[in-house]
Amino acid sequence: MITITLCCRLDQRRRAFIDAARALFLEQGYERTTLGSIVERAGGSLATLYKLFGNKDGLLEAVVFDRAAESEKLSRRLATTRRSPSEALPIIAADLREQLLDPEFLALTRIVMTRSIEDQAFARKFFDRTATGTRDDLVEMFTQWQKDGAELTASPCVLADLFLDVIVSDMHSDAISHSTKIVHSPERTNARLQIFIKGAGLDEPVGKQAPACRITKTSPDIG
Amino acid sequence: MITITLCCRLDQRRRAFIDAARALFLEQGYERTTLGSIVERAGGSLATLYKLFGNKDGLLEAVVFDRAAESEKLSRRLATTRRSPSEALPIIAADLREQLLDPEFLALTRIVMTRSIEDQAFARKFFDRTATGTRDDLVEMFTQWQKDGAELTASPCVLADLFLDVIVSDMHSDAISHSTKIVHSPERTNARLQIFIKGAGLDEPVGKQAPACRITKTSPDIG
DNA sequence: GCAATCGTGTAATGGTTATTACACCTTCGC
DNA sequence: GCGAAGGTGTAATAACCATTACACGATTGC
Repeated sequence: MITITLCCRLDQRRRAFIDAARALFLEQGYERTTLGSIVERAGGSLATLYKLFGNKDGLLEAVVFDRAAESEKLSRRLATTRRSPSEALPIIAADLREQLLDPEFLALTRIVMTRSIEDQAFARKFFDRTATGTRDDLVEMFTQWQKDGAELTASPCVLADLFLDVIVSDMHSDAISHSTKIVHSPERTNARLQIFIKGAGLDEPVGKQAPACRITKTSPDIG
Repeated sequence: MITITLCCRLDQRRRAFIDAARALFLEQGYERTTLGSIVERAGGSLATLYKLFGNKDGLLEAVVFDRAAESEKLSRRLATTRRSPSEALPIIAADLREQLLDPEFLALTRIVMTRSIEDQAFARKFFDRTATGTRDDLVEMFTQWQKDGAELTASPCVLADLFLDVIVSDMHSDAISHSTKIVHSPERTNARLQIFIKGAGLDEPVGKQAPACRITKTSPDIG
């Protein structure tokens, strides 16, 4: 936790409201959560909540983009070190899965999805700040490999999308059904990934020069 | 449309309620749709609605499983003719996409997903009646190819899941964000599919005997 | 310590909506 | 045509909840 010296009580209240709201939205969904219950959990008062966020929608926006800010950082990790595709992809896959399969992130996704019926702009903003950035970075990465001589079986764009689907699309079955059936084991992910690597033409060093990519992994838990 | 001679007015009312409710749920979502607006569109009265469905949840269940019944049929199309994997898979893919990317089906999925927060059993029932059946059929199909001599790069189970993701996971970005950004062009799907086929080891006739599968396509629009 | 600012607790407001009650109309067997 | 069962339309009930209003207590600069 990063602790910033807060200028006044109001900022602490703000944090408490956002944390409580996130927890309750996660448990009950947006529409079912009452502002009363949020105040009850966070402390403070309804008047303060309205002063800070304007209304319930404003609070949701604050909650969502508070979390999205964290996800933004993730896309910046795809940089710097040079590794071969078959080395790099599993590391990136593990990193992305850790982020994207996070229960809190899933719950927020679900809420944004629901609200998108009424407010498409809101949903687009959310996905621009999370998924789209990551995707762009991946496209760039595949493009680089291509320049380095890899003979890709499809465009970097198609490959980036498919790669994302291969590593996270089973998250959607969870997001959708709250199912606990499908096991997200590392072995299963890896099997899917190997199929992708082979299918993409990235399974062996090819062409004039060994394809490589600039990758850095800052998290200590992998590799 | 199948027209069955209805025994009394009540059954016509039932149909009208379900159709109106489906349309409104699709437009506005479940929680935002009022029973009043459903009666307004369908005709009839609130009293009849309650007699038929008990309450609002009962109506939703009727709407969802009325539609799910159609999807059930789809899984039965994977049968009978023998084709090679690289011939069969594109046909199956097109068939499944047509079903799964249907806007109505997407909207229902979105609603079920939202309600799964409160009622997991409901969501599970929905997915059992739709996705799970299809998946089982696919597993069986890959298993058959394996018996026929195909050297699969992963288990039939892993392949079935991945195949489904390859052909429909981009539907989720739509389902989630109501986005119109991603184009579901046949070319794009095909590119993804080719990667899958190559990665799965299904791109050339291998082994003792040409792998084949029993496939029938009843829809006239493809192939 | 004091007063002005800031935050709190409580309670009213107003609107929405699921659900129920009830008195009227329609249909259909006879 | 008649009457009973089946539908219909309207309006009442009751609860819930976002939002606002207001008077009281806490904090902080001085």
